[in-house]
Amino acid sequence: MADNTSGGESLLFLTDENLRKGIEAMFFAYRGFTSDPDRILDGLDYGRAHHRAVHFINRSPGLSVGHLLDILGVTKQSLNRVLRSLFDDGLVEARVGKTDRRERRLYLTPKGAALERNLSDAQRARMRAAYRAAGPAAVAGFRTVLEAMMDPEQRRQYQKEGDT
Amino acid sequence: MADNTSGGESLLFLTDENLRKGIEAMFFAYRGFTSDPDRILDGLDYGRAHHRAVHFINRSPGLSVGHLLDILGVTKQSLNRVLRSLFDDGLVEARVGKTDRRERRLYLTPKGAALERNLSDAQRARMRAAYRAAGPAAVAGFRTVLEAMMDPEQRRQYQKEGDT
DNA sequence: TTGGAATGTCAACAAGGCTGACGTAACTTG
DNA sequence: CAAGTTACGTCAGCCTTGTTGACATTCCAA
Repeated sequence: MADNTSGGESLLFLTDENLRKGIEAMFFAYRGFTSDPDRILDGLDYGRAHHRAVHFINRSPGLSVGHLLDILGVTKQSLNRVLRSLFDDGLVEARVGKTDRRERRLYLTPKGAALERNLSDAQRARMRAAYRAAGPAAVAGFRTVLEAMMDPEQRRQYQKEGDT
Repeated sequence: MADNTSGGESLLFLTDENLRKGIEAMFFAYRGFTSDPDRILDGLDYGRAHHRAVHFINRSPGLSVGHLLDILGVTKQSLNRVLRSLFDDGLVEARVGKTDRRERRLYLTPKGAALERNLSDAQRARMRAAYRAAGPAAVAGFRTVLEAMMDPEQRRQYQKEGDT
């Protein structure tokens, strides 16, 4: 997008020291990013893995198990353990696919949607506070850098849903 | 820092939809962020926890175990398991503190420094590519938002070392 | 001299990754 | 229609990295 090499712009923002700061910023910020939902999950019998599953099922109701596997990048055995507990507790529901009856389409139940809202409210609150403090220009840069940091495959997953 | 509420600026960047995109961007980007070192570590007998320890020992040679515990936010038992293997393999060395002889000051050995460089080179390469693609303005925004996302305690740790 | 701080260590456990192997239903193709 | 492939589930076992609890040692400081 931005072409920093034009016009003799300084490349001082690419020093190793600056990159190290960026690396540590990712580390510390990610901790903050996950801490609020983690705290909520702690009380219940769920973990971060459940949060992720519920998040993406909420984002794309009716997505298949295979697609969710692609998004999460884990093995089916690992995901299955999580999904099973979500089924058992009535948070997620699987319906047989219409066109391909081998597929299980995943949906949140009202109870699952309530948990999802609970978790994402907490996470959004922190994100909103950070966005508000940083301002719209910083937020745009934030998104740009994060996108550039993704693997191409992950970026595709990310961009699949409507970009604002 | 930035005051987005002045001058009747639009708050459209604070919609739930935008916040959701930011949340997913963090998720996908963090995966990319850790993937290169993880691949290297995979061959060896170490994991991400070892990487973190080595990173912060390199950043602040001579830091104490207690301080490292604060930074990493894990239990001493968990850290100790990691440190022990690093000692055993001759990557990290502990010297008794000069003023307070209870403290163990941690240092990388040449071998440990070599691993650190190997890992951080990989991580920096990705970071550098992302920075370069995004440009300096985006990078500034990136850092601003991440900082605002940290817990105050984490932000203090982050800012302790010289900011560029 | 005594309490508390810094550290190490043993044991046990949990979450959430992984691999490998196997089974079944359903779609697809020759 | 038969054979192969795909989508999914499941059993078993392993690893890393986190947790708690308990206890020992060493040393600083009041």
